[in-house]
Amino acid sequence: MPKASKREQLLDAAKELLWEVGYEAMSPRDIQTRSAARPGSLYHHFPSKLALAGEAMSELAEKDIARIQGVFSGDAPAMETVGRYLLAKRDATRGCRFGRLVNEASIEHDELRGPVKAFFEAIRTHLAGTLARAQAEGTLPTELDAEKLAVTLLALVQGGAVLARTYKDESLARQAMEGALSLLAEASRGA
Amino acid sequence: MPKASKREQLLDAAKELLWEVGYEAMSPRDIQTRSAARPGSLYHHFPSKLALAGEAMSELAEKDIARIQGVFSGDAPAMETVGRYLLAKRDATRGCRFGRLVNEASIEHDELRGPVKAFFEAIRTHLAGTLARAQAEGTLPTELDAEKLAVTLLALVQGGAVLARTYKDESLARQAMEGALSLLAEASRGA
DNA sequence: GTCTATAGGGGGATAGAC
DNA sequence: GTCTATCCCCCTATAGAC
Repeated sequence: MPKASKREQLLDAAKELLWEVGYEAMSPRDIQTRSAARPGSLYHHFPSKLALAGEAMSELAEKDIARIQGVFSGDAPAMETVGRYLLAKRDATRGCRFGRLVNEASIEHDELRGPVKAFFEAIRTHLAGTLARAQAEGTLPTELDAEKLAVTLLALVQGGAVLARTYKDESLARQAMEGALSLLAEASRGA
Repeated sequence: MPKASKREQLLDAAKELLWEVGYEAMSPRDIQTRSAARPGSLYHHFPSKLALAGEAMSELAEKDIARIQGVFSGDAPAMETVGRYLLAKRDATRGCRFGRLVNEASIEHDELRGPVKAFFEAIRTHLAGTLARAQAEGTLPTELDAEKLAVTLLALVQGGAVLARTYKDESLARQAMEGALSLLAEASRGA
């Protein structure tokens, strides 16, 4: 494995800081300190802080989308997979590393919005497909709209992160998920 | 009605800016410009930007909590009230004015966290009470945990705001709510 | 109670040597 | 490709006149 270039070190530092403090609060100086790089290096490799952050977010999204692919693959019953996704371990008291950025002013820039949307889209698609499969398996009433329900569950996970961060308490997110799962279980009795 | 004092003008400006850009991105200069006040006035009436924002948030929460009280009062069937709350008109593409602050570093300070928690608590309590009433009315299965379900719906509204802001599209929030309502309707058939 | 003036520090970025 | 040195602007806050 080749020695990490300054470029990679800068990207790694940006990824860490984006998760820890977000975009606006991450200054080029912070990035430089953490990557042991100097202003010249940052602006040699990237035209701006935004460009660096955009590339960092893009790589983070790509990696997380691949990870989530794993959660939704396999041949477990569809509703079991949905449950596994909703109850997956998350560092929820820190929020969602993608959802966190949504309220920053700079989400206006596609460099940041793009990766966030890509992340959400991947989850929504997986959920919609899995819920449709549940309907085929007879564990979810076919009167329900799988696409809409996928948006509901995606929103739920994001909202759970908001509550967990607000209360500094993971259990708020867990309660939100469990409430939804009990509702899904109840509805499935009519399938 | 007495002429607005600089103090009130400063609070009003802070309220507007907290909604438009959030806390960190709202500079004392912005507040001063919008309220036609000068640095001296701001720091005469408030010890810091944080104290001003805290008081502004506190007043905003108080007002919104009173408004929401209205949504949950009246003698409509409980599940109808829940639907009314979930589908209430929101400026969702801008996010939730309370949930928005949760990801800022300064949420660490109780001046900001307090009002946000108070807002969430008020909604959670109203939802839990209304869902319990639905169970008494026979429109929600008693096996479900009304308290947990209240957290679920609170999270859902927050998540809907995150999605709507991400996609600059209110319909994402609406889909999330409709999905949840269809699930509640389905579950209620077993009540 | 409101004003003018200003301070100290950090923000994002650039120039140019090596 | 990485470094040192530096720029200009805005951030939050303070001092003290009116």
